Amino acid sequence: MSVKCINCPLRKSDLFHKMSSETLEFMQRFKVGEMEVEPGTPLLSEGSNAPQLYTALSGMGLRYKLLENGSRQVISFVFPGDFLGLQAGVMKEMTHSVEATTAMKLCVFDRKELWSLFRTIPDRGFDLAWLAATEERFLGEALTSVGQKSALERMSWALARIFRRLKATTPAAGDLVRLPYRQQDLADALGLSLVHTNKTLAKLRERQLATWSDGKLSVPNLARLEELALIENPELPTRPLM
Amino acid sequence: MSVKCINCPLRKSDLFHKMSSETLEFMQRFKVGEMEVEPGTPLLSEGSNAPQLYTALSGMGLRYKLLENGSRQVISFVFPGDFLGLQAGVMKEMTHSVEATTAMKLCVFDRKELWSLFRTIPDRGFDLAWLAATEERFLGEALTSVGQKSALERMSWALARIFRRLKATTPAAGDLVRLPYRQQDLADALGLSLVHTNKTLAKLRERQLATWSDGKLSVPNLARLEELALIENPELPTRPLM
DNA sequence: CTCTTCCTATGTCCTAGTTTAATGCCTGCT
DNA sequence: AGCAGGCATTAAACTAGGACATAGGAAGAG
Repeated sequence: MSVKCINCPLRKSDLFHKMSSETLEFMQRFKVGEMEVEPGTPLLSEGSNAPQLYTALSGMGLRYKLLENGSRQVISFVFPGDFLGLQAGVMKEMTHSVEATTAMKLCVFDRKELWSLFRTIPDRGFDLAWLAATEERFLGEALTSVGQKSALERMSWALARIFRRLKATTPAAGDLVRLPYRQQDLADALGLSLVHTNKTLAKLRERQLATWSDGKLSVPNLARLEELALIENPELPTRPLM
Repeated sequence: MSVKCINCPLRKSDLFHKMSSETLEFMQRFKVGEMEVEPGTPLLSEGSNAPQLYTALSGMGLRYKLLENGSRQVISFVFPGDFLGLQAGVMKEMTHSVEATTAMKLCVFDRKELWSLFRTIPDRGFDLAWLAATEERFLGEALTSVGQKSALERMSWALARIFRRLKATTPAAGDLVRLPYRQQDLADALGLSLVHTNKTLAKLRERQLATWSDGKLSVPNLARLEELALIENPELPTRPLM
């Protein structure tokens, strides 16, 4: 049975600051359905122009870009609540690919119909702007981390960001969260080699700042980790009421 | 005398794909005025929440983030036609700073009033989405360059991108464009040291792919430069008519 | 149970890129 | 003219991080 947008726990979370019921009812109308995918399923691919947009309901994935030389840049990690495929709806094509790393449940919207939402409820242009600003903020931070920080600082940054984000959408868990990524994924996200990623994780472990093992991340002292990561503004951005 | 939006050559350029006169007339109403600034003037700063938004009419600048350890990441270069300060309008505060590197002429809009534009002309949510997607595309590409490419590839990438962008808004110039940046700015954009930036520029010069000197960039063979830069999609995104 | 495959772990060596520092070249100031 | 400050350039010494090699554990296949 399909979840109604108005009841969707994701959109009620602090992160999205309780979207107006007006918007939620409207989204409901254009919801095409739900979709479950296996781990490893490609959801969107660079250069494509899929007619559908998704929001992640559960499970995780990653966004990445491939280069001709074979290397891969992981752009960001995908968590429940994330919106996928907006690019394809606006530009001719996606500029990165998205892939599930666990089984995922997705909410599917028809792109063309969704545009009419933004036409019909003008205020919703604000939701779009917020989404954009959030994305820009994150990418700017990632760029700064990869461009200016040491391996240890970068790794701390990534783990701290992932940890906070997961705790915001996954209610349970103490200082331990489940993380369906390989060290290679982390390496590709941070611009490090797999080997060096491993060594850096070892360093964090022996300093007791973060432990990554068996698809589980444990952060006993988030504040210290964020300090090491040179994170100036640790709180996640939440959508204001405008 | 203040330029009317409807006559603004920037918004008529291919890059922005001739915005509708409807939008332009509307923007005109909320234009507060124009502003000229000296080289070196800070326009927006990280953490601030200025009540005004700008579009660059002429001149250039750069967006950057500072870290506690003193290093600086240049996020992007600002050229005529760019929109500045959207973040502050949506989130509580700017996550990067913007500074003029030449004398600049700016068009000033009141943030609150501009929002009402998006409320009143619903379709304009699309402009916003396009702006966002363009930004996301660029930042993703920058991240991929800094994360995965060699110094020579990164430098080629930056110069090729800058060159194309400038030729799109600056009508004149053959294979030569004016570039008011220091090598340190390039270094901070690409995550390289100043010295290595200089060496890399020398390499490009001796290969006759690009010459940077005295605030002028010359690219005799853009296609070869873009090939070296591993750029898969050289054309700049232009706003579709939706 | 063994073979295989995928991932994590660690050590050694080496290169791309950093740091520091010295030199020279403009441009503006007095 | 003479000096000062900002920027480009080059060289030399150093180091963070990469490449390669190798090994170990977990999980599935037969």
